[in-house]
Amino acid sequence: MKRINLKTIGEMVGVSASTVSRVLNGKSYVNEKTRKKVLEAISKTNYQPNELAQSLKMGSSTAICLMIPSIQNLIFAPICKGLEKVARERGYIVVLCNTDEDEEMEKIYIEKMQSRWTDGFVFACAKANEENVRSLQKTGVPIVLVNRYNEDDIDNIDIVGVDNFKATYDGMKYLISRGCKRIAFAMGEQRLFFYRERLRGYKAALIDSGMEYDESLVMYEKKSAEDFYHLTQELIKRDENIDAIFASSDPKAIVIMRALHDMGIRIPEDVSVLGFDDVELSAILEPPLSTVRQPFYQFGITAGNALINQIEYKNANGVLPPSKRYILDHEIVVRKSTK
Amino acid sequence: MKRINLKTIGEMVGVSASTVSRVLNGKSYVNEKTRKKVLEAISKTNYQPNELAQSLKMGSSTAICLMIPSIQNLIFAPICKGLEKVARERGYIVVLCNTDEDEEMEKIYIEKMQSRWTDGFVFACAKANEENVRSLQKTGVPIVLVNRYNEDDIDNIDIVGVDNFKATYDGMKYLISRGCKRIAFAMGEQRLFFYRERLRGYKAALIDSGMEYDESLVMYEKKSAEDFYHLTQELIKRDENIDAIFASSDPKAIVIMRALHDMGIRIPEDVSVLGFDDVELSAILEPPLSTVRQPFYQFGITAGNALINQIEYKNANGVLPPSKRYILDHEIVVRKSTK
DNA sequence: ATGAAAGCGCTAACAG
DNA sequence: CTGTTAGCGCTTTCAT
Repeated sequence: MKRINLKTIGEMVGVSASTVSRVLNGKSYVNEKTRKKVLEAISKTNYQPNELAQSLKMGSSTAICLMIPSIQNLIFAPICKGLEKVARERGYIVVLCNTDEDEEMEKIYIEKMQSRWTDGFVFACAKANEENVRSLQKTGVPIVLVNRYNEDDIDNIDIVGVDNFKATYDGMKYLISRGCKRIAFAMGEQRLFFYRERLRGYKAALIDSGMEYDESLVMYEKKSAEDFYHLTQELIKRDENIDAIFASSDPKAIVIMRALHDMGIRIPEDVSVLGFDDVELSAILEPPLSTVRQPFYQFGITAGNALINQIEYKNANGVLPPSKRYILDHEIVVRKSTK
Repeated sequence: MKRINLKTIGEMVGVSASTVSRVLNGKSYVNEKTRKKVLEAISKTNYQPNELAQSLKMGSSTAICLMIPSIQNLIFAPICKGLEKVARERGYIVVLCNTDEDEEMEKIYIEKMQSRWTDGFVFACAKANEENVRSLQKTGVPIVLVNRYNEDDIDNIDIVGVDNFKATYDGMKYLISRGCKRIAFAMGEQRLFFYRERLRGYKAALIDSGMEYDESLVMYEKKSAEDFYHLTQELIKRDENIDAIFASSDPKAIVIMRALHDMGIRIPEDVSVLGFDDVELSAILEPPLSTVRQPFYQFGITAGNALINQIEYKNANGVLPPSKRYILDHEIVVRKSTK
């Protein structure tokens, strides 16, 4: 089966390949008559330009890369969906790379994608380790960091997320407004900046409300969210005045609810549980989980637009635009797990 | 920043680009000394061949496309993860395309991917409509269908899934063995072959067990899984002898459990609920859902290998290999929602 | 064992 | 307004 290309089309109409190219990308005037004939031939043959050849010629592939720990992680699916939507609308495809929190794999993937002239990268870094991003950044390729980023990134690279400090602060204020007096906190991995911010928000809200910060009320994750099963039960046995637990992520909240349930403790009558994320399944838990919502789908949309804006700016001006930060609004979603 | 390519490397060592190419893909003998020098230059410069150029030359892109309704659908995340794993291991990248159950978008995506010389496609067809696949198939590109396929595909195209008839049959046998006498069935969209198969399995098991098939016990989805909230409540009010509901998918089971819960009906004491899928969240429901498990991650692995096998066979022989079917084992996962 | 040259399909500078 | 030409980076004959 002979492949059909610019030249084929040209021959059908009796013009050169360049003329056909010209009508296709319309940057140059072409005689209206030949233009019509060319268009006709194109639609008759169902011709589609070869994007590989275009990419090679233009030095850019109209492909972007989404580099995340795992698509099975519930927060990344909507991010991916949003990213893919704007990519599609703006003419890009998205290549999905799961790193499994392995920096080495991340590095290998980066190199692979570079050798395909990938136009830009959206990252949620493996192990929150940004070495790979740092060296990639030196090559001048557009990058945006989503959800996972550090303090030092904020002025150097595009980031998208919520204000984790403020969001947690607001969550605490809500709990306090509902009469909670002794609020525990389930803390996530310290290496993740956003968790440190959330802990900071927890403390600040306590102090601003004239309550004291009690170190013994914060539970620390050791290996996985499952840790909170025992941590919660031990905490509750040790301190029976606890009337609320604020989990720094929804998966933790789920484990905590199970731990409470298995002890015969009622939610929210005895203890309120507040989550953070609002992943897809939060609403279908029993009871439905109240949580601080992050707009993940919107993260994806925003990251995609930010990235493609960078790409187009770079194509036009030869250099990257100044970095921007995109802090989206969080929202307290009140369901049934809090009083 | 000057780009570094075969010629650059060649100049460093004093050989031509073709020689460098030869050492890289090792299909031809190169003098051991020059070979060493070339390898040295390559590692010193960290040179990576341009895959775009390779693709253009070779007529194949080492990229495969995953075309699914939505990555947010819990069954597709593990499929995607598995596919991506084998793709990576075998040297391919995966481009993710969400069709949103829109055949038109699917078609546009297919054309876009074809213009990039995508080496193969794995499909879960939008609206289970296989027209697009059919015409794509005519181009001779490798395709595998995962989860969603029709009877007519089975001998014409690679498919991966479970034996839906048998899986449902086994689920019913399990329910019956636990003493359930009056088992309702929550049926999914009829246009999906696998749902029709599941309904068939439901009937067959009933009859083989000497129980009668009562049309009034099967609930049909109208618009979404949410329909089953009312359907379940109406059914239970109408027929109080129902002691089990077999949902043809986990999302339906979740809605059904909520409907039951809200009526004050105990699970599994009053009514057992059995799901189908075993999506990630089934285990964390309250009570944890018993379900017929489909090995989705394994679907992804299998589909990836099947597709790449096709691609490699085609590269070697110029034609597609005969189609295969991959029917993986299901498993009854007993948790707490059944007696 | 290696270099020269052609060509994958496209775009853009240069002529005319 | 349009054709010719060169070149993106690579692989692969065809010579030598």
